[in-house]
Formats: sequence, C-alpha cells, structure tokens
Amino acid sequence: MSHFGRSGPPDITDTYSLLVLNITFRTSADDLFPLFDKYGKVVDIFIPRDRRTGDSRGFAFVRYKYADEAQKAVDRLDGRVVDGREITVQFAKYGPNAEKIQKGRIIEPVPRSRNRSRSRSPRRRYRDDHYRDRDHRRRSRSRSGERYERERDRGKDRYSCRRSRSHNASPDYSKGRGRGRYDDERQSSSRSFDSPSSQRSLSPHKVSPARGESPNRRSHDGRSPTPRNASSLGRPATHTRSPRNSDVDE
DNA sequence: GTTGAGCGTT
Repeated sequence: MSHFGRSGPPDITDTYSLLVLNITFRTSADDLFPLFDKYGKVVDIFIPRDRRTGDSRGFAFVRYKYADEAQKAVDRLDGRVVDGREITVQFAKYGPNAEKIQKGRIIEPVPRSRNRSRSRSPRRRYRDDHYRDRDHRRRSRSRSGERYERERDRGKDRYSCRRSRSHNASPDYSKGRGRGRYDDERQSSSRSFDSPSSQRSLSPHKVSPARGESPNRRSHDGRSPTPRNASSLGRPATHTRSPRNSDVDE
C-alpha cells in the first residue's frame, strides 16, 4: 500500500524500524523517504492508514538497513520540522505482530501467550469513538477461539431447541446474530446495496416494518419476554425444565 | 473540511 512497490512486509528481521510520530496527516511515505534516505539506506517506509477512510494516522514507520544509519536518522531527524510540524523520530518498540523490538530490531518472534502487550494503546481518538459508537461494539474481542466456539455452540443449541417448537423465529435470530458479529466494513459495504434492495422489496420509504415485525411475531410465539407462555405453547409445565428455560431465556 | 497520543501492512 504505502510502500515503494511491494505489497507485504519485506524482510523486517534484518532491518531497523523507526517510529516517526507527530507528522501531519497529509505527509506520505514519499515525503519522508528523501528525508530519511539522506541519512542511510531506507528499506521501506510504511504509514498506517485508516482502512475505511484511508487517511494517515499521523505516524509512520521507517525501516533502515543498518542500525548506525537508523540511529543517525533519529539523531538528525528527531525534532525536524516537516510540513510545518515537528516530527518525533525514535526506535520502534513493537513489531507488526507485536514482536519485541530492541533498538528497532526484532529480537523475538512473538510470544504466543503474551501478545496483549499492546494494550497500552487505548486508541481514544474522536474518529474511533465515532465509528465505535456507530458500530455499537467493536470486534476486538478476539481473545480466543474457545469462547467464540462455546458461544456459537450455545446459540446452536438454542437454535435446535427453538426450531423444534417454531421454525419461524430461527432464521430471524440467526440473521441477527450473524450481522451483529462483525459489521465493521461489511455492513458499510453491504449497506450500499442492501439499502435500495430493502426499499424495493419490503418498504418504499422505511425498513422499520421489517424489524418491527420480527419482535411482534416472537412475542406471539412467546420467545423470551414471557417464559410462561412457552410452556403453554408447546411444552407442558415441567419444573425440571424451569431452570434450563431460564438459562435459555438469557 | 475536523483531530494529535501513539507502535505497523500482504
């Protein structure tokens, strides 16, 4: 992307990464290249950008081939005014995959049980907050596949149970869960095509009826708001299922 | 069109 012509991360094991902070949001790798290349052999320059908007995040990574050159660049370019703003050049502490880095060089691959060292970056920017608010919740819950699998298993159990009694609520629930999982860019991308489609198929002016109908039907089936209704619906009142019903109702 | 502590992509 923001490289010189490569697609992925080159051989960073033998390179020294420099972190350039406080740069303008308009500064690109091409602008930093001549500055850093003057003090040494720059292998690659990468500027993290927003995947949605594509704007720079305000910092860049410059990889040198030799440590002495990187050190010199830090000493010479640190505090240099670029594009009307004073930049901060320092050695990177973490690698692309949260590897431990010493003097900009990766000294350790990446611990498979300690990759949360980057928790120190809260990312409290107004943009992230804005997007987070729109997405309701972020998908940074990727702690382990274990929990995810268990949760999914639980949903399947409910799915089967619900399907036995009524099959009209199952697709609705499944769809809702699938969408709510990770709608980071998919929703944004799909919404463009989904919006007109929904308007033509369901409602010419609103999509509310589609969702308003779901809870209405579920309420009729006695899904969760009224557990007692479930017993009278298809399953006789059995105190043995009571505790389980409560759990399922959650 | 905005913002400003920080640690990164195929």
